[in-house]
Amino acid sequence: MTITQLKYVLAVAEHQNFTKAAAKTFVTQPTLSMQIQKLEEELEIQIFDRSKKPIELTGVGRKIVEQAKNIVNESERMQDVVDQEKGFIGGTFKLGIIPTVMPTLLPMFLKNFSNRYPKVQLKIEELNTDEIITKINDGYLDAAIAATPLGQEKIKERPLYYEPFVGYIPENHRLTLKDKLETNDLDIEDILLLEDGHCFRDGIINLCKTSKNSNHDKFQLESGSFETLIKLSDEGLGMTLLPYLHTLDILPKQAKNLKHFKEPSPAREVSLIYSKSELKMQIINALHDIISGVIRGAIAFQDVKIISPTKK
Amino acid sequence: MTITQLKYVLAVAEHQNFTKAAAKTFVTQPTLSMQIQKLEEELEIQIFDRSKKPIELTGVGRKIVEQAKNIVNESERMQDVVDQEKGFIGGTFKLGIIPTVMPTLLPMFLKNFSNRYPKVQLKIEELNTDEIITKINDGYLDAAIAATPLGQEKIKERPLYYEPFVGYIPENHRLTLKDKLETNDLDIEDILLLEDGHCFRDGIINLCKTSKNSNHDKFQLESGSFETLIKLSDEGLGMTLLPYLHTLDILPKQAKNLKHFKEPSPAREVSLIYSKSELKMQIINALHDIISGVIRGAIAFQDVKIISPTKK
DNA sequence: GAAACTTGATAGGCTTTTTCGATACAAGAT
DNA sequence: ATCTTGTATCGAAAAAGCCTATCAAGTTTC
Repeated sequence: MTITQLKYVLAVAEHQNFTKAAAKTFVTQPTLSMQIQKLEEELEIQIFDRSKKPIELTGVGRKIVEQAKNIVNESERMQDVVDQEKGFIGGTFKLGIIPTVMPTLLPMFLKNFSNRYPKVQLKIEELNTDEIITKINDGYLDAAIAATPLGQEKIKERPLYYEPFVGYIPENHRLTLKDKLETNDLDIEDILLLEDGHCFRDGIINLCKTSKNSNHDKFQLESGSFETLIKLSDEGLGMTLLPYLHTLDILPKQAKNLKHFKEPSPAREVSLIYSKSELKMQIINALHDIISGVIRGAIAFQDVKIISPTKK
Repeated sequence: MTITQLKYVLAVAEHQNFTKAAAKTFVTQPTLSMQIQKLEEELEIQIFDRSKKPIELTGVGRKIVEQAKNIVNESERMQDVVDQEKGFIGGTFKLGIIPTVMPTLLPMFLKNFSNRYPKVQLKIEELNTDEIITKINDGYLDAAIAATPLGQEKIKERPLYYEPFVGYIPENHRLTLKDKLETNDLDIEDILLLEDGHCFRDGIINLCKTSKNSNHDKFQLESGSFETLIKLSDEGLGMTLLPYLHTLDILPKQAKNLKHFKEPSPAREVSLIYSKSELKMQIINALHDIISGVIRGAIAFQDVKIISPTKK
């Protein structure tokens, strides 16, 4: 049994297709076929069920793939050990970011990070929370930025900052005359939220639930971007809630509709999350440092509403 | 990087000698030299410091060896996965047993186990507790039987039975006339114990400490076997304590000097212990089942003084 | 202090393994 | 029936792994 063979198995298991897996692993398909057959012979057990149309894992196959992931993970960590020793920070790194954080946070740290760690090739993908959890667990992502806590067994969370919510109250709304919002003012029937799967919505729902204990079934409208949400709100369809950083580049004529919460303001925790296997920790640490740094900078420059956990 | 190379590294690290490591891994010394050089080239780092007289690991070398152990362990677990699937219980298995348990417990289960699991080649070694801990941690032993709790971070303990202590009170001893012993009767100055390193002694010391809070510095005598201990005791050098199972095959003329404790009798916990990496769990489970079984049998047949944890 | 011994590195050659390209084969889809 | 899609097989070439023999450097022995 070789590490190479295990990587081949993982590739085939992932793509459910020898030919595609071969392309991904930069070998020819016959090579894959033979090596996997050899492994199956050595273990004296079938890993794949080739009779199924898209090729499938057998029962043991699934367990073998799990174990193969462990072995390959551990073997990749060998390079980490060496890199750490040399103080070398580099290689490719896949980072997932949830949609409601991506446009505000990414511009703040990306250039900074690339300059500081030019040998790291960051590959960033916008993914929602569910996708992120899945892809961290099967090793596709090295880390991600998401709203926490997630309560995931295999995932570690390192808070980056606490971002307060700001109300967007259209004209002629029942709350228009209030100076500051309070959690108790919120009525789930009256708030426009983002579509399902966006963790931002989950955050709000919890907020409303704890304040008024209403049920989820009666949301009036859902949408995919805050711009749309604001426009719908302007149309008189209800108020909405925006994460603080999103309110910084809003149109002036809309900015007047923003209404902050009384302290303590409801907020979401945004964290850097990664698998407990702790691969590529040097890069994860580097990311955390850079992002914490720019967030602290942004806080000083803009406002004190965002709380950096490292500032406590 | 291959698993084979990592095994070579581990062998050299263990023996601090290429030639010996080569013999252990069943290859020639040049093969080892070359493969390790190849790995060092690939990682671009020195693993061994060949200038030192007995060859030594470099700083990173130690970390690399640690990681190599992880990888090799995980890779060996692949066979476990397959074996488990097939219901196959076999292979070689190294079991350590502490000296004060070996002669009484081993005969009780060994034949039984070999018959039930003929494909397992048990290699049993008598080792004291310290040696066992070390050798479980570096993977030399697959499991061991020892007095617990050990409080070891990386070791799991699964209790097999609770063995009460029985006093051996020679003639004309101050306790000769007592019918049953009590913990408070024990005086550390007056008890013959086994030599240092035997966990049995640790057990007793704790016993005495809790009962009378005496210090350790004044033991009068120490020795290596219970037979010797009994003879010394007969010579009037003090009482001694024996684990219950050892009292079953004592000479008749000495058996009259045995004195049991009042319930609850002080006892030692004897456990099957193994690394948290949980390699070869099928065999460990099999061992636990067999030993628990014979212990339950022995209890029913002989006495109720031994408590089986699985009986609770 | 020279010869013998230890012990790891190196060289050359043989064997096995891995890989590739070409091709055969099987099963659905058209 | 033919085409398409996808895996297995074959033979040759390349690569890797291992062995024997030998070298080199440091130690020990007498």
